[in-house]
Amino acid sequence: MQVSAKVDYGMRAMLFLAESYLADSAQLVKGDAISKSQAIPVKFLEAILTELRHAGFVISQRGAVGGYRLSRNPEQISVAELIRVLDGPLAAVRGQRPENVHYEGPAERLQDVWVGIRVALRNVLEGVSLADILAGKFAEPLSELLKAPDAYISRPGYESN
Amino acid sequence: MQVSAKVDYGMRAMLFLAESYLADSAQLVKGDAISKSQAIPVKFLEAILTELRHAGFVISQRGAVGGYRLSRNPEQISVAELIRVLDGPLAAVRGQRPENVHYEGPAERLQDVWVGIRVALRNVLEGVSLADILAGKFAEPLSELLKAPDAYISRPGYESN
DNA sequence: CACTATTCCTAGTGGGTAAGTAGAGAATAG
DNA sequence: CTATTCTCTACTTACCCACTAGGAATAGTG
Repeated sequence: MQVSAKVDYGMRAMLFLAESYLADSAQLVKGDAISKSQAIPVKFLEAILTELRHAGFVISQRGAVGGYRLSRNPEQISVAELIRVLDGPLAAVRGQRPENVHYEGPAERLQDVWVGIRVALRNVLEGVSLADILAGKFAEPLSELLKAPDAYISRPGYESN
Repeated sequence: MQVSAKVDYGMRAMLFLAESYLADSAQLVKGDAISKSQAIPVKFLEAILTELRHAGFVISQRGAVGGYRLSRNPEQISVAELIRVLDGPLAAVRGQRPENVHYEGPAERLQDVWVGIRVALRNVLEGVSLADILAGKFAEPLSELLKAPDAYISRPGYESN
């Protein structure tokens, strides 16, 4: 249940592009500007943006006045889509999709737990767009979750060893 | 968002022990029996069970009539606890807890997304016990999630390349 | 047409870690 | 005292994440 550096960087880069998009949707932003502003290693960022371009979320232009920009409105790009592009499926068990794992005996229904995790993640991440994050205003699934009194507090007790 | 082999094996081993516990709570189960029945590499399983013992979920005994058993009722052991022991925090961003990450500029509220993921996972996984999985009967958060019509179906479209 | 600035592509590298193995040592029962 | 089983330490193997290097392609500028 780790968010990788790739996804973290990718999200931040896309948010940077989204902000620029809202000001001027045709504006091209240089990789170097994203890299410096968000403290992301330049060449790694390039690789990430290229992946996002292949997936159709970003448009790029080379040359002296080149740069990157979003291909569509920030409202129409969800966190779930970006994670899937950069990291693959939202939930997987030993590399397999939850619906493909099969257990014997007492573990038979364990599959339901993994499927449930996937649905839970979908519900949250498919409902949040880049525009939502920029505005800091979230809709139903996520907004309710953040009201949990201990949302921003770690569970105690397992710093063992 | 990967469930590791360690967690997968650990869950299945615990379910096997849970089933035996319901029949006779004092019964010791041999590692070899778990390994064969659930197709888990023996020595790897031993390491996992030792970790679970250190965390207090399992009791073991050596010798000719030795083996492993649960330390308490399967109803009182949640999936969340086991994942935390075997894999660490339910959600982390580049190795950090969600409440500790800090972003600048347009990414400022990205933290809320990661925090939301954690709450979502907690809601599901803290509410499911080994006994629930054995019975195949789940309570509120998970039971509702599994009713989603596409719960057992993958999202299409990102087998790219 | 140079010249410069930028992205694009291929190909790495280093380090960490997950997954699994080996074997001797220690406890327990009969 | 022997057979069985868990315990512990160490090791291996392989993969993959995070990141890097260098040049090729592209586009504007004088």
